[in-house]
Amino acid sequence: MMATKEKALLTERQALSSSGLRITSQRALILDIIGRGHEHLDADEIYRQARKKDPRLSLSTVYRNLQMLKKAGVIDELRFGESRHHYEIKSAVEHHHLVCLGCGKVVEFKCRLCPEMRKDVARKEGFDITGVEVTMTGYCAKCRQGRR
Amino acid sequence: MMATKEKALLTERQALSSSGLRITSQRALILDIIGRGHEHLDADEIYRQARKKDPRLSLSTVYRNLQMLKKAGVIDELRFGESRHHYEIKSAVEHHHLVCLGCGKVVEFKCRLCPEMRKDVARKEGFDITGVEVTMTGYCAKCRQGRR
DNA sequence: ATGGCTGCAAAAGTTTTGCACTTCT
DNA sequence: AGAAGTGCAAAACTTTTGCAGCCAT
Repeated sequence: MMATKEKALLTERQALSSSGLRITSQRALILDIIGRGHEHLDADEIYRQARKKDPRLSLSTVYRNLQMLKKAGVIDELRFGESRHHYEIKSAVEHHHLVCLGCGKVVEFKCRLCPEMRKDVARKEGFDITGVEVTMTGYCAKCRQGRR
Repeated sequence: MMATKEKALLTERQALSSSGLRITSQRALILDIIGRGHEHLDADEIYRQARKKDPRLSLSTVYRNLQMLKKAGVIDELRFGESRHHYEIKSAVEHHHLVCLGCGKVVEFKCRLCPEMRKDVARKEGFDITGVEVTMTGYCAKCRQGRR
């Protein structure tokens, strides 16, 4: 059986090849870094990690690729109330984000009630809804203790 | 009976006086502009509108006041997936935002299911949740027609 | 009077762009 | 070959900050 990470990587690469974008070493590297784990990195973090493997990589290339990969539907751009954007591989499963205000950890969660909520709003407001984004903030179990 | 707008204005001013912040003409002006309608203006729009009444007002004063009013709990800062922040008077009633991708219109809606959703996530993830933000995007009735 | 607030100018942080050169297909 | 992508440097855009003087309390 194939390991999850390999499978995920394969999917990313497939998405990349079928996106019409050329596969350059820089682009593959950037995508691999975004795909590793669920770290929700920002552009500069991706840049710094990528430079370890390719020291000649430029920050503009990172930004340009983030834009293109986003437009191609390979990655999603997230905002957690900071000034910077964060990125993740586009997931087949809709999920949302919970940010710990203590340690900055970001947890993904699935939202059982969202489909109904979406229908509710569409009907009430007469909108054709294309996206639902839920961001919760709070304190994780660990950080909660310190605040007592 | 008092008109809604006047009532709202009164509430804003009350919030301002009880916030410990001084009431300067600039601050009052900025707050009035944010409070007018439900326009969800960004800093620069607030600045431009305010300058019509007070041409000497500086952009830094706008930014500084937005920070202070936010910290004082008088206004809320919103992000609609753009680079700029938008602002609204803090409302007693929790509500969320629906942004039209066609015309940019922002509609506020109340979320019947959010309290339950919040409890769900808190229990499942072990978080103490302090904030829930839902942003939906789509096309309003008017803009939907043009896309057919 | 005095500490908070303002305007101005300069800086900081993030993201975008122009251009010449390189690489993928 | 030709289009797409890259690196570098410069610019753009939003937001923050230092400082000297001003004003609300």
